[in-house]
Amino acid sequence: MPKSKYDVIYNDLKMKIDTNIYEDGTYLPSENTLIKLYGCSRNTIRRAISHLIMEGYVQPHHGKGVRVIHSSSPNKKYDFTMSGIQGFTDTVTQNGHEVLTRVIVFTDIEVNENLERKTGFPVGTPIYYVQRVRYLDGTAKSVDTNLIRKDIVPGLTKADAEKSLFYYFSNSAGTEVRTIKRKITVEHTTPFDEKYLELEDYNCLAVMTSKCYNENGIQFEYTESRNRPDIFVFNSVLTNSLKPNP
Amino acid sequence: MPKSKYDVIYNDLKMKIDTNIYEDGTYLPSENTLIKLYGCSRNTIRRAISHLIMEGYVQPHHGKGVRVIHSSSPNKKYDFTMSGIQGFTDTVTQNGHEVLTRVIVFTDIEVNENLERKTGFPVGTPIYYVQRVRYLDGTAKSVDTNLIRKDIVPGLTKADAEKSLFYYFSNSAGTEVRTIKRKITVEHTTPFDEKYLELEDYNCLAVMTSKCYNENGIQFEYTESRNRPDIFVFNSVLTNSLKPNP
DNA sequence: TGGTATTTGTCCGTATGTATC
DNA sequence: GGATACATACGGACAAATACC
Repeated sequence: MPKSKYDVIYNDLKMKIDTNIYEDGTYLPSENTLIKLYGCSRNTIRRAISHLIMEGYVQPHHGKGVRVIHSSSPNKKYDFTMSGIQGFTDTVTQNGHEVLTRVIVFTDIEVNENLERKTGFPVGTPIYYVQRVRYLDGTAKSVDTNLIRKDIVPGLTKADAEKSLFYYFSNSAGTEVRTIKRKITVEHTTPFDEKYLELEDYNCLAVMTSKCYNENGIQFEYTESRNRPDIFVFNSVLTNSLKPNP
Repeated sequence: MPKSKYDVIYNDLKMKIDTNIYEDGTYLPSENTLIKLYGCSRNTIRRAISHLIMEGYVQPHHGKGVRVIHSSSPNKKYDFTMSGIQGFTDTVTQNGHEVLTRVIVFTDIEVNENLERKTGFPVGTPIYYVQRVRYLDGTAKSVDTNLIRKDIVPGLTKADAEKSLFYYFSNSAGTEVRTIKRKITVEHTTPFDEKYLELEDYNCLAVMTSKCYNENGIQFEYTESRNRPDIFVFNSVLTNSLKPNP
């Protein structure tokens, strides 16, 4: 039950995105247009929009507009969304843990139909195909498969992959990680997993898939991280205390 | 590297919370005090604070102040935090799925030392101890254990537990769910799990624990939800596009 | 019980900076 | 350079919840 003005506007914009009145990939009307449309101040508009930003519905582009990036593809059953803030890999080292990465595969290929379904990249897109084993404080924590759009993040080397890919994205390349969408599931182990991880008697593991979007709203990376169950932890804080501003 | 004024203030406040200069459970200095302290406008202060709100560091109380609720207890290794927005149980029905809940245990007990470690409730606190099997579209999805502080949410009945606990919290009782902290791990199955869930050949499952805080910053609920691996999905969106306000 | 001060919540207006076209 | 659009920051006004006398 929206009461406040910015909440009404927020819900209206959200509805219009969900119903494709504002289509995925297009820009919202400019703030000035929305001011006239809703008859309110600029602050109120920005507050409503910032709420959408936090939820990953839209993405602001300085000097251009606010782009809809809500790929409303509820193809999976039992699929519910939430929002978040912090990064991941960076956080690990920040918390005083040692990360070591071993690259086991580093090639470049083109996206086929199978990969298109998983990644969301169009067929034929040139990508780096990277597989890595990540050690946390000495023990193999996960086997990760990274698929990175070569046309957007060019010049990636095996040496870069041995460090942090995020570091490469933000420092070396011309891209910037703006939005990440993650999904966590539990899956059966495969012989591939067992080869690199000490899974003991676990017959399944935690799978976290990530999609990274850059400042242009373009998804340029897809990651599947298969984690040792006994090490894997994922935290999340939810709040309805306040909408954006306050 | 903080550039903008509100980001500097945000980082300073966060640091002071992390280093216990502003202690857990206390209130931050009022907005007017912070305005003088940082020499800026009220909007800028509020913007910095709203960022902390989103991350679950603090909680605003209309007419009172902004309370620190960041229980900085990094006792667990490999424990990294993120932030979020939407609820859970409500979302399921919103997405057109059928939820059925069967209560298998409904008693009230007092918190012992073992439960204190898990829940965070002090020893001796009277609680409802509820165990439920939750069916999603006909199949047993999870076995949940809910521990609810009786002194804060009194009058809970078995009939309420058969519906949504969230519904009861927000409608019947005098409490309101403001902040939820969730954690996702993967654990071995127990005979208890196998009794109620059709786990096929999975020997582990997805465990999601939740802690609910009310509008006073008091944690009044603890939940352990043990989920069928093949059904469980958890989504999260992260963004550094923008801090709170706009 | 009532009045007043304090504190947060909502909303508005304006100015300036910066990025894009 | 100029126009457009978002980003940051300031200021003021009033409402609502709370605390205290």
